[in-house]
Amino acid sequence: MIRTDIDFLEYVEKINERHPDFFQKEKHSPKSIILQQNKRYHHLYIIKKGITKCYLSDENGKDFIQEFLGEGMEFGELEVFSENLSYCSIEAINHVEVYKISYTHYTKLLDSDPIFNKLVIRSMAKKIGYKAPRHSFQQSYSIEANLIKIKELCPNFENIFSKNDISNYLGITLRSLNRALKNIS
Amino acid sequence: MIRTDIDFLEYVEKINERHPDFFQKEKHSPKSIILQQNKRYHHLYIIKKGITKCYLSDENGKDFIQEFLGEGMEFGELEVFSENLSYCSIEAINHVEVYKISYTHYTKLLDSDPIFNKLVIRSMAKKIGYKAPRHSFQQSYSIEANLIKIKELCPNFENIFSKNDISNYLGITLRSLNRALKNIS
DNA sequence: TTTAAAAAAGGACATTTGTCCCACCCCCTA
DNA sequence: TAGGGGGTGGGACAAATGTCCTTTTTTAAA
Repeated sequence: MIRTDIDFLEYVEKINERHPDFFQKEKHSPKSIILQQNKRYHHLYIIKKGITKCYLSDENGKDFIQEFLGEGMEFGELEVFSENLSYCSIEAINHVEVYKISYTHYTKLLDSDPIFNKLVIRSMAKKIGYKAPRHSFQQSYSIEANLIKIKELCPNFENIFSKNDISNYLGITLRSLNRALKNIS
Repeated sequence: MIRTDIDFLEYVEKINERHPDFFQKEKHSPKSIILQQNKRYHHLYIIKKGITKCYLSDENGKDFIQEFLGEGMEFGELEVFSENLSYCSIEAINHVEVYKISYTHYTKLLDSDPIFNKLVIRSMAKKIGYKAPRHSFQQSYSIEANLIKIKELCPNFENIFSKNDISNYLGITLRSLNRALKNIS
């Protein structure tokens, strides 16, 4: 449930040693918003440390959490190719360190570094392949079954995430989450 | 709601003229299964013509339709990078023509043809960027609102898709779909 | 230390959605 | 021509989930 991509992170750090001008390190404190939905950016991020939530807000103020991103996950990269505004918001859950890179440098790397290129494609393939089974499971099975699965993937999830985040992740109300938690305990 | 990628298709056809050995043309009749979940393949497809449904089946036999794929959409490409079994099944809805290409040729193109590489990345970015808002909307809004949206995107959807496909696309039962259809008419 | 705000927990009721039926129609085939 | 299967449509009831509200605890700020 917390996505990571260590291979990618390691390669980014390797590049960072050769080209210290490509990446800037940044630190973000818990609850700070690193990237905001519907804004235009000229850079993207790779997570070095910490956990973030990636979510969409609709006009009613409801949040839909897509995924939790951990080490080695990139975000803000989709907009490099589509020239759209940011699809979603990214918020730090705990203390987060990121590598920031401009679109220019990023595309330069994509074009000139075959290993980087392959790692980016692989990371995108993983993002696509991960979502479908999750949403399928979420729609087909009970809330209880989903919670049990989360517990397997992340035994102490209740200490890491707020109840609100978990209900937004599952696309249910807080009330329903509480009921389900009682049923499985 | 029916995804397409014309730029990609056009470029594939351009390559096909130069390298007629890379792609094989295939025809599939309605309801035939082109790619089956949990099987291992050594090739992937790009749709030249027609509409397919991309769906996951769970152990209870319930289908979850991820998206409907039209011209220029590729499928089976994720497994090139992850070495996994097929994530989902692809079934022809009407008469479908596809380009089939082996993993070997595909990776060769990715490595040697920068335009092809860029188009593949772009197509993946679109797949990622498309799913999140859809699932977000689906979870936050009523079935009626979802149907109205589908109607906007595809006015004669009732003639193209079976009721069953639409309910599986929305992750609801046929019964609920019928109720909602009555409410919005 | 005090106070306000956020998070957590759950009762009571309303609404939505699912489950289980049955019925009808159309097409195909034995 | 009879019968089966798939698609469609909907009634009746059950179950799941949401809405609204209140209370308590925790956290953060003044």
